[in-house]
Amino acid sequence: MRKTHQREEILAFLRSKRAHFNAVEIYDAVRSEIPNISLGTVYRNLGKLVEDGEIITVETDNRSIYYDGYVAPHTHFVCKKCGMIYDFEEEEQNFKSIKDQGFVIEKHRTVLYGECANCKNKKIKKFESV
Amino acid sequence: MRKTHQREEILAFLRSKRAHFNAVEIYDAVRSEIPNISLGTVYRNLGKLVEDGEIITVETDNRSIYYDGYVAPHTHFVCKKCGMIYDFEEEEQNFKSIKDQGFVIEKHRTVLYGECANCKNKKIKKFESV
DNA sequence: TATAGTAATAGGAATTATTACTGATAAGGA
DNA sequence: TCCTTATCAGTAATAATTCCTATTACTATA
Repeated sequence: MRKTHQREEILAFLRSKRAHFNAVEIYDAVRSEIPNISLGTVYRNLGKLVEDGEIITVETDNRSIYYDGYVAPHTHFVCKKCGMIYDFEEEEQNFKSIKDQGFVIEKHRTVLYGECANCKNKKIKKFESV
Repeated sequence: MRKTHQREEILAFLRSKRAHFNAVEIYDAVRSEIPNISLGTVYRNLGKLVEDGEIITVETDNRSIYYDGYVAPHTHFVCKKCGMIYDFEEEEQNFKSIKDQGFVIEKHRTVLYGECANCKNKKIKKFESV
């Protein structure tokens, strides 16, 4: 894989932000550095960077794919009380029975919904103080 | 929400199969019952059924949204080779360390990507036969 | 340095999934 | 049965992504 100016800029942009962007947002951002870059080039390079494991995709239900420069596998937990999103590291024992059945898991997208430890503790304290 | 023939058929179809379909596949299936149903109607009703919690969506990285009439919490596995989507039951040990930290998981959205057991076995057989 | 071969590029057209619009239809209550 | 209005079929529009082609940049070799 050749090192090209275009791909370098795309990767640099994604690594500089801890957030998720779709192809058009990345296109707009990179255009400030490379004004004549084309959207096709952005798509092609995003594809290659994903293939290469330099970035990851996040699929949502709003029709466009988001790209993330933070590649360490992680799980999101969304608290329904306070709305905070937590990141969690990989756990070795997850999906054990699926792996045991011969399925090879290369990546995963996991979002957990529930009540976070903070909110749960607050609730307990409230009861204690009554 | 009015009870319409179109929406009934869509829901009946999704509940009758333990598999995942995109809007066009559902359209084709329901047309055998209602030949002049339109694709727009299928999309509109799928959206309402999701809103209502009667069905769930499965977002994958292959550009179309899949719908599932099986709403009990479960994990999806998308095979990158054959494209098939598998269902897996809950595993008790999943996300153990998150639970141990006091987080209460009420529901989750999990999609695993990789190679399914079938495709993996096919590959092995091919090598053996040479 | 010149050159050939390879691989990447820009730009735009094509494709595909989904949504929006409009006049007609039918569900459900009075 | 009649009325109201959500829903429908059919079609057009939109948006995300991929494909195509002529052109350009890089790399290795002479």
